[in-house]
Amino acid sequence: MSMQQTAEGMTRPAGRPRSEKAEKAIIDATLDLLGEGIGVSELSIEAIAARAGVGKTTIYRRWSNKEDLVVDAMATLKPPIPLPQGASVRESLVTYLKVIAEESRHQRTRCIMNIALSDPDRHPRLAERFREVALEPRREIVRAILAKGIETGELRGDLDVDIAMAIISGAMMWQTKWVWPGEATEARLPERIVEEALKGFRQRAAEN
Amino acid sequence: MSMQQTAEGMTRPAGRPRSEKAEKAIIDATLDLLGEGIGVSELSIEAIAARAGVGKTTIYRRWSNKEDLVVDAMATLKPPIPLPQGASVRESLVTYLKVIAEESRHQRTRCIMNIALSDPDRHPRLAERFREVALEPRREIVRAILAKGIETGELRGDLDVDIAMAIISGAMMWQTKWVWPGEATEARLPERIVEEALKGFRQRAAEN
DNA sequence: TCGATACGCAACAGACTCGTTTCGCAATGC
DNA sequence: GCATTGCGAAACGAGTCTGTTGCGTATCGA
Repeated sequence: MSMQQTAEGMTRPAGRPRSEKAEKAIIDATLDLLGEGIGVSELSIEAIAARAGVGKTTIYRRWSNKEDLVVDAMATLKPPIPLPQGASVRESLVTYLKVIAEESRHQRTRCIMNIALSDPDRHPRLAERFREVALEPRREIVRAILAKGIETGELRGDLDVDIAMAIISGAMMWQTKWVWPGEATEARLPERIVEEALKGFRQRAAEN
Repeated sequence: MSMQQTAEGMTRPAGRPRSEKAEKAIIDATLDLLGEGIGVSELSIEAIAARAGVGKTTIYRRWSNKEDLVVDAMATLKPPIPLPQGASVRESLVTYLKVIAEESRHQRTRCIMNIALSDPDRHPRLAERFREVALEPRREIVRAILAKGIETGELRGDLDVDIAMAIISGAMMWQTKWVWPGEATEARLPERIVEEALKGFRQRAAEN
């Protein structure tokens, strides 16, 4: 973070302290603009300042470049996805995918996508941040669901977990992003994906 | 296309004809720049003209706006994917995914991705063109492979084909785009994906 | 040869963005 | 009170991009 911490015992620097309100307004404006489909490259400091009702000076005083600002803005986005506690792998995965589907309808998530889709070669730090903040936490959830399923014997022991994760998340993303881009996501999509996927993941002996 | 056709019997307009060489250079420059990670919004006529060794006038004379140019440029990209004629569904799908993996390492394919990833809301015509030129042809190949598999009894008759397509293509894209963004795509990824997917698609009675 | 059109090149005005600086005012500690 | 720092606003020079125009040259049909 670029904010200067006034930790315990630190001598507060003289003069007027920086406005936390301005800080928040700047970050909110940044996320808003990204959420509206503005790419990182087209995102202008001027536009952020105008949207935040803030002077450009106030932004440059805190962040030396645009990327730093966006990195800090992303860090404020918390992934509030709890580990689904479904009774079965099927139930947990469906719950998870439904949360993802719900999320993708909200602005703040779209803005993460816009960041992620920006050329990783040109914004390597943003791409890395995207992995930390958005991608890996969600991957870990799927991994945990699958691991538990293997433990309980519900899933094959020789399951290729990485590929299984890619199938679950990839199928969801493919369908929502490419095949039905505009339309409201079909409600039963999560069930359909998990259904077809599990018929392969599930141990033969168990049932079906 | 914006080129004026000199069809049979059409009176060729007087004066010097437009240079096909310039036309090609412009489109090539456009695709090159897009392939280098330049987004559609940041793509400038100036840069295209400079790269193509052409005056801006020559571009403006043919296309009235940037989107028209990009649409025409995309139309020149042929998807040279033949229908894999593998002996089995597994073999055909693996072949298909290997072609996709190979393609994704080339510039011209990356540029299509960059167009596709540009905000569809802000470039609806480009998004639609992307579907026509790149997405749907590839989807049809997978659909054909799966349909044949169902016909021959290799796949379940009640297979949810749309979801199966999403699983195959989505898993591939997810893994290459998000999980291993920079690294050279793992060679056996297609086999691994098809392996896990088919264990669900394949009819129980058949074998395994 | 002549008119018409296209070519590459250069220049233009207008708009936008950048990152910096200056201004007058506000808030804090000493 | 006074120094120090932050604030919003405005302006700056430099740069880029746009879409248009003028120039001299090249290439076509008549």
